[in-house]
Amino acid sequence: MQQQYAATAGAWPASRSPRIAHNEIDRNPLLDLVKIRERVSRGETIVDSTRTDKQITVLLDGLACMSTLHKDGSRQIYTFHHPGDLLVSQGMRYPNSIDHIQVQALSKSLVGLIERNDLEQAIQRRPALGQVLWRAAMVEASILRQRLITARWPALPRVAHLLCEQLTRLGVGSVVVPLNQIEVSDAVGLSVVHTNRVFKDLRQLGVLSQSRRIEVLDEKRLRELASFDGRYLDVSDILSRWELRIE
Amino acid sequence: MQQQYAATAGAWPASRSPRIAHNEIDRNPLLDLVKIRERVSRGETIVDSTRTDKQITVLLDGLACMSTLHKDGSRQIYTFHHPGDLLVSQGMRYPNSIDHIQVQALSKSLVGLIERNDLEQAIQRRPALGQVLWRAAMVEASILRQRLITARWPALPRVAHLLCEQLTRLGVGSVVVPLNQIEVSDAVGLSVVHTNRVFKDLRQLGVLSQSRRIEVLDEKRLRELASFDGRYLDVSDILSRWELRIE
DNA sequence: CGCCCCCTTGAGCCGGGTCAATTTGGGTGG
DNA sequence: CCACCCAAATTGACCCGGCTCAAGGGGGCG
Repeated sequence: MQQQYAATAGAWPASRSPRIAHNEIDRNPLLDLVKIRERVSRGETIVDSTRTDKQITVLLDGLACMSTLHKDGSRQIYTFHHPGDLLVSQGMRYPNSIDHIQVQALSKSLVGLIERNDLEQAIQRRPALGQVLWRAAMVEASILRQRLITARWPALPRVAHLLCEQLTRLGVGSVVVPLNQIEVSDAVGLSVVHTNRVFKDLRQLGVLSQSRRIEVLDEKRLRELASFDGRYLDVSDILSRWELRIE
Repeated sequence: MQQQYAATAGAWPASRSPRIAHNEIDRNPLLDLVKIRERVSRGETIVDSTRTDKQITVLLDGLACMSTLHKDGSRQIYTFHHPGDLLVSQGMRYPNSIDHIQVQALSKSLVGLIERNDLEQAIQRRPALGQVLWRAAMVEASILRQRLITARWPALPRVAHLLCEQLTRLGVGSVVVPLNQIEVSDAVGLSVVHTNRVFKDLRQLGVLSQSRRIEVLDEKRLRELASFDGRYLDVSDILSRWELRIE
C-alpha cells in the first residue's frame, strides 16, 4: 500500500496532503464526518444501489471508476475517481434498473463512509457545505459534458483527451496514467482493438513510450492532439466567485 | 404568448402550476427570489459566460437548450430545459474557452433572474436549499450519463430514446415533441441527413405520424425501440429518502 | 514454470458521414 | 388571393473510420 500511496499522491495540483489532495480545504468538513474506513482491492465494488441510501462514500486513496455493466457484457465508464472525490450519485439509486450503475475500485483503495444523518446535520450547521456539494456535482456534470463532446471526435484525439484529463487529475509531474487499454476503451467508447491501434499511433508519434504502461513522453504534443483545455476540471474560480467559506 | 403557455403547460407529471411545473414544491423558495422576469424569443441566447457570475437564471416558461457552438459551425446540445429548470452551470463559466457554452431559447420563453447574493443568503437561512441545488445538479449529471450510454447505440434507438425522454419531461398526454430534426441531430450527435432517415423509418413503423412535426402515435412501441426506463429522470425518491423540507 | 490477462495484428464488413440536389410548407408582402 | 422566399425536410451516391471475428504474443504473479 505504500507504493500505492505514492502512486496516487498529489492527485490534484496544489495539493497539500499526500492522500486527500483534491480540494482538501473545501472537503475537510466532510472528512471530519468519516467514521469508518475500509480497504478495497482492485475490481471490488465500492458503491452500488445496495449501499447508497444509508451512507455517502469518499475515496480517500486509490483509483476508482463509476460505470454501468450492460446486459450484453459491455461496460460504460462515466468518470474516474481520484482521492477526495465523493462517490455518490443519484444515478445509482435505481436497484431495479437493468443497467446497474456502480463505483468500482481500479486499484487497491481506501474509502471513508459518512453517515447520512451526520451529513444532513453538518449541512444544517454549515450551509456553505451544501454549496460545496452542489459545486462538486456541477464539476461532475462538467466532466460528463466534455465527454459528450469528445464522443464525436475521431478515435485518436478522443483517447488523447482522456489521457490529458487523467494527467491533470493526477497532478503536475505525473507521467504514467494508471489505466489499461480495456479501461480506456470502456471510457471513450471504442473497441479494445481500435483503442490499441490508437496507442500504436501515439507511440509512433513519440507521444507515448514503447512501454506496456501508458507513459506520456510528450505531454505538450498530447494536448495539441486532444485540443485539451483543462479548465472544465478547474473549480477554483467558482470558489472565489462564490466566496465559499467553510467555517 | 397565451398559446405558448398552453403548449408548455404541465411540463412535468403531477405538476400543480401551469407554468412552473417541474418540482414546483422544491423550487418555490427559489422562485421567491426571482426579482426580474424577461421574455426571450426563439433563437435568443438566455445565458452565456457574460451573465452567469452575477445572476442565476430560472426558466419560467418555454423551452431552451444548453449547447456548445464549435468553431467548425457544429452545435452540441447537452440537455433541453423545461419550465422550472435552473439555467446555470459551471460549464459556461469559461469565457476564454474555444467552445462557447450557452443556453439558448428554442421557443418564446420567459426567464426569471435571481441575484447571486439573494441566493447565498437564502441558502444561509435555509440550508436544505443547498441540498435541493445539489440534487438538481445530480439530476443533470444523471441525464448526461444516460446520453453517454445512448451515444453508443445505433441511430434509431438513440433518437427514439431522446423522444421518450422529452415526452416524459413534457408530461403525460403529450404527443408532440416541439423540436425540429436539426435540434434532434445536434442532441443525439447524428448528421441531419441520417436523423432524417431515422424519422422516415419511425414513420414507416407507425411510431410517428406522417406529419412534419414530431408527433408520436405509438409511445409504447417507441419505448420498446429505445429500451426506455425513465427513472433516471425521476427525483421523487431522492426527495423522500433525504426528507428534504424547505421551511 | 505455467497460466491467465492483456496486448497486438490482420482481414473484411457496414453504419453513418459527406456532398449535392430537390421538394415542401409556412410565412410575407403586394 | 397569389407569387415568392427560406428554412427545414428529403433523397441519392459514394466513402471511410471503427467494429467484429480470429489468431497469435508476452509478461507478471501464484
